Amino acid sequence: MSAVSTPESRRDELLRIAAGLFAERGYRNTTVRDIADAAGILSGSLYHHFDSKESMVDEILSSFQAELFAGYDEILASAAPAREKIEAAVRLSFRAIDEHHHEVAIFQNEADQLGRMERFGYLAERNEQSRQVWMTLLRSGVEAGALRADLDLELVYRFIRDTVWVAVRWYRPGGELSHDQVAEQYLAILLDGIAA
Amino acid sequence: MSAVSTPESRRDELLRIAAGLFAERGYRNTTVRDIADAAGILSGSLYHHFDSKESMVDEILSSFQAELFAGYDEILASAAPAREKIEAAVRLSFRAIDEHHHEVAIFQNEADQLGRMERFGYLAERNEQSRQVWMTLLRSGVEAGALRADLDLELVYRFIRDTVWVAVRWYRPGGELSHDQVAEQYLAILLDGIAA
DNA sequence: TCTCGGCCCAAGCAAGTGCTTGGTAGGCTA
DNA sequence: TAGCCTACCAAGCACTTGCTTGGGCCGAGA
Repeated sequence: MSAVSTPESRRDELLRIAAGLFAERGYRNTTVRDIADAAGILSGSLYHHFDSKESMVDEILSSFQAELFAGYDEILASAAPAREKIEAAVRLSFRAIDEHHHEVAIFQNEADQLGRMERFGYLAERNEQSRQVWMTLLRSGVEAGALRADLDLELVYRFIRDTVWVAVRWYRPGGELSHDQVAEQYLAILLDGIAA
Repeated sequence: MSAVSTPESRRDELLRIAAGLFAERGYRNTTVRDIADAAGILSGSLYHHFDSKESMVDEILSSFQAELFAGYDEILASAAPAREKIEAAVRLSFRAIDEHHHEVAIFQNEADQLGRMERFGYLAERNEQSRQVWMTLLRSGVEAGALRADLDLELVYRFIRDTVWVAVRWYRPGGELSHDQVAEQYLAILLDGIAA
């Protein structure tokens, strides 16, 4: 995402290290000393770069969300038929899991807790925004005759959202399956079911 | 589950209170003082009933798992056709989310962290056991011609597991939808897909 | 009436937590 | 070469955490 010409600043490097730890052992379960150790400095030195541990997650999550929703907006604005848009949205999510594994994991595991703080109110807003995006896609799918009309779309949305994002728990970038292969299999199940 | 005649002991009551807090705000994020406050006693008094905070979750999770897997065993042992067994397993899971909401939530949110401790090694074992159950069900489904043969069953298992259990995040016992209604909708999607 | 076990309180300890403070070393620039 | 900037260290503060210790109250059985 960052241009090739801009080298990673020390600050960015620390954020990346923090994101890895937050994703692996949880936000609250990661101490500022852990982060400093992993970076090879003392914990106090972190406060030269950041206000607080809280502002680290904040930066990690908010910048990721911004990029993700830019992707959704592109899909919504495209001229593709409803079914293709839904497929694109699913593929986008699995690609995000591949390219921003730490960020997705942190969001999945900590959004509920963090969301209760005023500072992280945007997490709930993004959540609602995602719901709007998907409900729009699903409704146009039904109207276009591409989707069954006998389902509770709210539940369909929840099932899609859950299955897609929770895959971050087992999907490993660089593993056997590419994110595109996973997306194809999931779309096969989601669209046509597993029954013969 | 407990017989009607046996009144809830103080110990059981404390476990129930602890489970509610663990489920709501997470195991590590719940202090022994929180639990004691909710029970109307002082934190030290908890140690009259339990060895440690750790042994509280242990008891909560292990007893729930025992009951759940007894349910799976019944399904496996039944004489029903493959497709009906799969449907029964899905329904069993949603019923567990309804009847043991706290326990399922704790397992979903903390299994990864807790599983790293030797004491909670059984969580990983139960996880593998669940995989065996489902893979058995899915394979007999394919053999019986009830399920499509062109899917990666390992992925199908993961998708089912994820979607079913993660529903604990939004499903609320006593809410608009019953666990059976949710199970029916999910089975409709899973088996026949959302495409028209 | 006495005692004894179930249940709880009052007080506190040791380890760990996020964060602050005053300071240093080295490089860049005017 | 003086002044400033980036990046860090060393030490520690105020608070929270799980858990311990020693004792007190009270109802049931002897």
